[in-house]
Amino acid sequence: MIDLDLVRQDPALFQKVCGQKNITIDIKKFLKVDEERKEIIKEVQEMQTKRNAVSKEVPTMKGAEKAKAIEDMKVLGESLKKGEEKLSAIEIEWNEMQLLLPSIPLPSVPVGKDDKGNVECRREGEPTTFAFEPKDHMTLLKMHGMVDTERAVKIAGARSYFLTGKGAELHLAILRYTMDSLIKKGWNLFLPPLMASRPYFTGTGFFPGSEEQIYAVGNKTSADSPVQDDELNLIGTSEVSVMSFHADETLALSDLPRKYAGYSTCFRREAGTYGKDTHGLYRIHQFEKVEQVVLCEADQNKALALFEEIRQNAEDVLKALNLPYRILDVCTGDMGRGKIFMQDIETWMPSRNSYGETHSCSYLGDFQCRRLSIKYKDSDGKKQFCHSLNNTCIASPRILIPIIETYQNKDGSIRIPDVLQEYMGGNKVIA
RNA sequence: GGAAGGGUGGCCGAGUGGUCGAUGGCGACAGUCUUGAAAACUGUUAACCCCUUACGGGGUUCGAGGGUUCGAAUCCCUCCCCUUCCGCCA
Repeated sequence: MIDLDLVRQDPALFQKVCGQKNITIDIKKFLKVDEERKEIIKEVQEMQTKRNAVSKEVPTMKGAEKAKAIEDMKVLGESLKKGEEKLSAIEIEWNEMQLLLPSIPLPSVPVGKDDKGNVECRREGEPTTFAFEPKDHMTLLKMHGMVDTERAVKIAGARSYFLTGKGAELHLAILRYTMDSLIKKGWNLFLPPLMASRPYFTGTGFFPGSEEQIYAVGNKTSADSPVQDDELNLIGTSEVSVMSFHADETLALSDLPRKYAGYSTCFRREAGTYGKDTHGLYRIHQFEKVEQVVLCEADQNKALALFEEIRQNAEDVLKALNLPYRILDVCTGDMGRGKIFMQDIETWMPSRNSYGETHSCSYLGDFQCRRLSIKYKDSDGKKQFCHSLNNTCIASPRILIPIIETYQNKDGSIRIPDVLQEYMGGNKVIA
């Protein structure tokens, strides 16, 4: 949870940030509930103190004195029970509100309403030009039997796909290349659970808020339904399970930073995107991603250096593939509740005649680590919450769009990027 | 899925209704001794919440949730997880 002392000290700041991040919460109301909660805790504790004191003496009492004490405690027990009920009711309300509180973005973050407020800060490479009429990725993929969406849609519904033949090979090649490059840099490769229970979606900050984007496992519609409801959810990114790896742990300072490369399938419902990006492999329900997850000490400068590092790792892959891209500073309205600094990488996609988002790099301060209770002991032996960062290193098949479209020849054959050839049986071209 | 046994503090492990937040051991930390270290001895050693400038005080927590009781680690119910054996299966 957010450090509530900060909220109590400067409620106006939090209210302002809620506005900037498009979060609806009345901070004043929350603080009122917070006060009320404290009040009830005090009442309950006073009763508990009394009960504990008397209970300690009861065994030493005898006769009428003992009978009276027990009688008194019965009465006290009743009021205590009522107090506890009142407390648990307000705890629920308090907790629901508390989970909605945002983290405070760094001063450099642009203020904006939505993705239109993002600010381009750098371009690498020039958008590709063609001496012929280029084809879009779906045309090329189908031409070479690399994808089949019709049959996939029949089987699994809209936004589904089969990768077939060279399409499957190329997809795995780019993922393998990326994983190997991170391993060479000393990263620890994780194959995490693809399902996780609610507390970890809450801990990483996806819940509450993103429930409609997340698949639930099981779909028990009635009590006698034979379908089991397992109360698990499919992860939309390995960040959920990899960040949760150290939940409730206290790490040694000497063990920080931790650098984990989570490789997983990612599942997304894409609710509310009907009709948006329906063509091709841009917006789909499942994909594979190599995600960098970093835990570090609570030092903003060190964290920002790591931010540069993980963004650079992603840029290194794009540069090795010779793909033009740009970096955007993501604005407050597009960055999410817990993030305090965020940049997107958009890669040039010829068929869209624009840059399309392929990577997302985030610094969350202690937001996730507070929720997940991931701590370390600092040099004074004091417990601190870690800071966390994450960044896409590669996500496929989306990245196949710029690769295939950029590497196409006039006759529709596709050159295989140099660095991927060793993962494609040494072949240089898909013809 | 069936059968049995378990889940206690950083770890091991004792504890079956009342001065138990919990004996003991290990580990860790501090001190004594030592040129230094080890050994030995002595002491300290949980988290979270509330009140407090602080000193300090109080509360909660023995897998989770409910119940019985004046009082629960201990009794009852439900659930989760782990171990072993059997069955099934990639």
